[in-house]
Amino acid sequence: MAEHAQFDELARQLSAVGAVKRDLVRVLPPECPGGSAAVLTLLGRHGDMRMSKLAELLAVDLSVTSRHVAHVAARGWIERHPDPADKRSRILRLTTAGQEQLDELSRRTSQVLAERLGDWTDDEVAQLIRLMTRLRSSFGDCRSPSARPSAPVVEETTRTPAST
Amino acid sequence: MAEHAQFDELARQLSAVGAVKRDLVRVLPPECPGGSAAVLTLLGRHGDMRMSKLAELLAVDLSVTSRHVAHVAARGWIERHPDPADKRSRILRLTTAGQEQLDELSRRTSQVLAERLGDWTDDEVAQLIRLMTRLRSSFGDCRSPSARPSAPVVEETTRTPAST
DNA sequence: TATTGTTATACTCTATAACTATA
DNA sequence: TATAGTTATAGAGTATAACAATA
Repeated sequence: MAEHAQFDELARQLSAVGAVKRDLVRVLPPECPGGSAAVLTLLGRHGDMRMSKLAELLAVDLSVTSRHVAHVAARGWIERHPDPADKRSRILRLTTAGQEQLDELSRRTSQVLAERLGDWTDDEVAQLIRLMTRLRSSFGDCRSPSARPSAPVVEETTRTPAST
Repeated sequence: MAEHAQFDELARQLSAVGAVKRDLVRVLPPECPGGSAAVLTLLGRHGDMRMSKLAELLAVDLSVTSRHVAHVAARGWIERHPDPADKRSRILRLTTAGQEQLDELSRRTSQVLAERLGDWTDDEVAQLIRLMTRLRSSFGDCRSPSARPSAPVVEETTRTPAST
């Protein structure tokens, strides 16, 4: 049962890594909280996309995505164009100002990481990135619609809206 | 400048790993949100300790720690004993019920991780744990009181309380 | 009828500041 | 005066549910 202790430890690390993320978020420009930064980053990396696609990449609910997108759109960092193929959809596109904001984000977070990880080798950073990517993939795969078995493992739904 | 892209990617992974953490928190027992689970885990692992020590291990403010501790204490999972050496302090101790709750937490999170990480080797999990531990250490070291230089790197203090 | 997206509501986590009590 | 801890308040992130528009 050595694996059990390993999983306990991994759970602990996952719980604690939030502090690192907070340190990174703290250096973001004003008016640009973490949620906005994530939207800009993903749009810059993957190009124009619909809300639903962005929500999937963010791994949060569409309603959450909608709020983050409204925030960055209100500041002129992205534009929401109608989708000619589906009038319900909106195509998101980074503006020039958004690209500049994204560059600034990148500068700041990279600087912080460069300072903190000064004694890390390129290979170590690459390895951490690889393992975190795989971790997300191992979890994300279970969230696809096809991956829902007929009977859940535990039968508690926990969906009751706080019956206090 | 290959490192720059690497840091960008690491920042992205850090931002996105929250989804994994949320998946893990979702399976926790009722009445035991993530903050409570972290308190129980650290008390179980490191033994009795003071509030300030726990806050340091949690890497959150003492005020946040106080709230989490109040939550678990109200449910009988820990006890707060007066410190004979310093009447301002409180010594936290896991109760029997708290230990049982902790065992249940461990069971549930380990089960989820075992399912999701079924195709991971022990070595891969160990490596991820090692790198995450080092990441936290690389960031945490800068937070010690001695690590504050006379002049900060950038002169923006960002401490102004939102001058909107 | 199902899907895309928005909005209202509620909950968790966090930090800052003011406060009490000890040191 | 400084430190340990509590509480009040505010801000960010998220999920669920109800809704509008379109497929």
